[in-house]
Amino acid sequence: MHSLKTPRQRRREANFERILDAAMELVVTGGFDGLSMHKLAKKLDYTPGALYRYYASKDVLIAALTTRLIEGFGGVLSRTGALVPEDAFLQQVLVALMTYRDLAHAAPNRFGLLSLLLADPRHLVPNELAAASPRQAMSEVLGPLVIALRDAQEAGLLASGDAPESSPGDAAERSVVLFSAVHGLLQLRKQEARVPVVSDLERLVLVSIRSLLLAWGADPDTLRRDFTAVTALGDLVTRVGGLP
Amino acid sequence: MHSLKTPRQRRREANFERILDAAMELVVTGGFDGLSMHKLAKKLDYTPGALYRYYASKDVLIAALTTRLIEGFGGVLSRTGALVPEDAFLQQVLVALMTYRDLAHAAPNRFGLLSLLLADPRHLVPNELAAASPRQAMSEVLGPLVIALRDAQEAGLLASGDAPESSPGDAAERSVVLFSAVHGLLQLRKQEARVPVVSDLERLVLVSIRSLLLAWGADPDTLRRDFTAVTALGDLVTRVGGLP
Amino acid sequence: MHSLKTPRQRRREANFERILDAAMELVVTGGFDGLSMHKLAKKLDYTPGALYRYYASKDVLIAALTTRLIEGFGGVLSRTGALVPEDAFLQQVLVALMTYRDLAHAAPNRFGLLSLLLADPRHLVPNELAAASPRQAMSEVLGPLVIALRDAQEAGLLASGDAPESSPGDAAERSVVLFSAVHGLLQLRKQEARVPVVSDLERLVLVSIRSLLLAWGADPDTLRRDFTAVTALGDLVTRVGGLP
Amino acid sequence: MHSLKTPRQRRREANFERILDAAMELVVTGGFDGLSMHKLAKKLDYTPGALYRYYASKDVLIAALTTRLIEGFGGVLSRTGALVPEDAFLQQVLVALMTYRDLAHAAPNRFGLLSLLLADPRHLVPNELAAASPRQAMSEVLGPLVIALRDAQEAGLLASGDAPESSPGDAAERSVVLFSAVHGLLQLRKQEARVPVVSDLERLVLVSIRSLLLAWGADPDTLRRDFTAVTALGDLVTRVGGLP
DNA sequence: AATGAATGAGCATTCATTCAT
DNA sequence: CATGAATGAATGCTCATTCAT
Repeated sequence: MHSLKTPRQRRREANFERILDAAMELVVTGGFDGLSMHKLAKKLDYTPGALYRYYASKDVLIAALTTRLIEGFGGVLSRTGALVPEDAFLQQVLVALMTYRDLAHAAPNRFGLLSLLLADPRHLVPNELAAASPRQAMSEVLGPLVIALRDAQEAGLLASGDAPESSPGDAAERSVVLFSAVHGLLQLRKQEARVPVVSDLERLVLVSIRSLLLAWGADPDTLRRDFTAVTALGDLVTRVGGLP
Repeated sequence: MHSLKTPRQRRREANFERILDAAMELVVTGGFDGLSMHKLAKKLDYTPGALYRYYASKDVLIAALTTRLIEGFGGVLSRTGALVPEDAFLQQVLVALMTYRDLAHAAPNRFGLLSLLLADPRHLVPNELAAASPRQAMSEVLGPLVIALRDAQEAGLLASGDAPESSPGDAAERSVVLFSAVHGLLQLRKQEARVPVVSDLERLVLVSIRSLLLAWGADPDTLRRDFTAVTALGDLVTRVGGLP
Repeated sequence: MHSLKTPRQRRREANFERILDAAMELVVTGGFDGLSMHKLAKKLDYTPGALYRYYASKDVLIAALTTRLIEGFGGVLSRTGALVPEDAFLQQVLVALMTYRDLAHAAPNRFGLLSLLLADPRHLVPNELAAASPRQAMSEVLGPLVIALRDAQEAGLLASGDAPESSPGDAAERSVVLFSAVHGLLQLRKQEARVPVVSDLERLVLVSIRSLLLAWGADPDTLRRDFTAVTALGDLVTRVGGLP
Repeated sequence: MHSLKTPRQRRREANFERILDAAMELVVTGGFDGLSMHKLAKKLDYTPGALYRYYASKDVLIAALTTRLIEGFGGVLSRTGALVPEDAFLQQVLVALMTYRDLAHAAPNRFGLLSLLLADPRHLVPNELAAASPRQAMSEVLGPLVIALRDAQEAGLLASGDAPESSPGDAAERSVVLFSAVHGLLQLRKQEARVPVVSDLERLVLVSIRSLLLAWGADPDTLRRDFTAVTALGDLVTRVGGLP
């Protein structure tokens, strides 16, 4: 019985990645319209036709691109989660949210892609794949936050949201509220230079998170301590080695 | 002395609008890349060249498109503001935020365009106009909310944010936090059908707003009463006659 | 019996000229491709259609343009001819040739047009008018030179060219030789900056003329004196008031 | 070890030429505005896009066109130079000039292109290439003439031009004068049918050359003999196998 | 596994021209 | 006399994709 992957297969898989790398670069530098099969081929010293051995169409390639993007973000989230004690539940919540912030900083274009993916997947993946990607994105990206919130609630660090019409019934909903608040703010980053009112986005993210957690019953002193602990870690994405 | 506008001029102006309408439809259905002068012309039973009698370039057309969009939203905001007493400051805050929600409902595509405009204006208006539009958008759309927040603070209905690192220093910043929270949530609307976790976006918007205002020192009872008053008005956009 | 031209007619004729003026300006600034009916109309605060009341087509307009151009040159030639005594035949020859040189200097674009007209009238006047214009051009522009040469020959200032295969049989041919030599040189003017060998075009024109006239039997001393007399006049075109 | 050029490469190169041929034809028949990528494609039974695999832009194509043209002329000049003894310097001068004449005869359109290239390179090569092409043209086309003139001067067959203000200081300037005289005349060829005065252009070219060389001190008898020798060769371009 | 040639449709834009008003 | 609306064809160029080799 020989190796599971022949050298040929390994080479092939490496090419899949190489192509994705180059495609990502194109998107990052030239915006989304900057990604064309011709330019991609030229960048790879390929012929346009050759790409079609790997990805049956541009749509398929883009789908792979977004999948990889989301998995990259998911990977970072799971690694930053390990930076604070597993049982420091509020810190886990904060770490997840700060990771979003730092990702938006470290890889604005890829973060923008995530926005686009969430906001209007049609642009990216026109056909039936459109459904799968964002769902995967949401669960991959929100998953750690949901778990941390649930743990925090069960440990009594947050109120349980017993008044159904005025508070999120469960951790999943709270995770959406938190993520949306952060994400909504981070989307304004590009305006920062232009719109003076958006003076200090980083701080507003902190304000937003703190306000929501306080409103949900977090103890002010504990929260302050946890914030200090997490912000002391600095840029979380850098700390775990950055994005692949 | 005859009418100020000749029939010709009226027809011409109507055409300006007709073109904008069709362009909006194209953007809405086909994403932003779906807007091409050729397709637009065909949709209008025109020749491509004919469009250039109305808009000197695609850029100019897109600028007109976004201007119109923003002005439409601004107009609705000022009309919904008149639905509650001028001196009911917290209600004014709530009305502005609910108007965003209802606009996202009533005109999801145009709301999506606003997202895009805020997120990445390059796509829309490549040249020097790019700077003007989003700034205008922000001030037109956030203006009423900023005023209401300031009034509420000065009336003592909200804390003044004295702890600088934990709360927004002024109404402008708070308006950004609130708007972003709502906007971040509303952007997920399209996922609603697909992503089960986003079960009840409308409610999450309310939760988000309530949580933030409570965290900023709003009196729970007053707030509840004001919420009741505003939600009793139903769909605000419909109530003021909808979008033009 | 009333005036031969009604005010209407006068206005109309003035417009013919206004249009030609503007067209000439366009050609002069933007090269030949810079002349379009739309741009011309805009320059004149007209609508494109309005131009067609005056010139039935772009071709007709261009024909009028070249006619006017040639007449302008012809006018200048007849005025510069008056700067030296009518019976100083060699000076008359020199004046005609220097006038070409100065026209190329004063109105390089219009001179270039003349080149184009002589070289390839198809560009300018596609249809049956093509034949008429260059013929007119030649006789209008060469006429004075032919006459001066004939007078000089008859006065014995130049040899009569008795050896038919080695010298021009008549003044007409010699005029073509002289004009072509000057014109061929002046066409290189635009290269002057780029092609170092074409260092001093003005001087080469003088060399060319002097050499030919000497070869045709002009007395060196007389010729030198006449050259001095004519060059002492300075820029001939300016001297007679420039081009209209 | 197989052939240096695969069949594919050969086919590709042939296509490069085919395209240039067709382009030349278009320019020749329709003037310079007659050359459009669409028309060119149609003529070649291609799609417009296909052309861009060979020439990256219209400018590049035109540059190739002019380069080829100039090189063709240069090649002919070097071959006709070999028709007379290397040390018969005046004959070398005459051969170069007669070659111009015969080229204008054999390939009037390509010669016209050269005119255009010298007169106004903007039309042909808009960008930075504009500088290179005409310079190359001048040196490639004038080079042999300059050399022959210098040799003739050094051998005492022509005066050295000691009177600076009345004669060309060096061979380079004399070559420009001679070439311009011939070129200016040949440009009138198209008028020959229409303008009766231009009766016998071929003869005028000879007259022009002879007059200038005589004025520059050539011995009449030697010159006559050399003329006879060169004209006895007949059409020089045909003799060396014509243009490629 | 990859190349190289080509397609066909599309892009934004400009043009000369027509014609009802 | 002139406008203003529109046509229809053309411009240079890019694209995703196919397919024989």
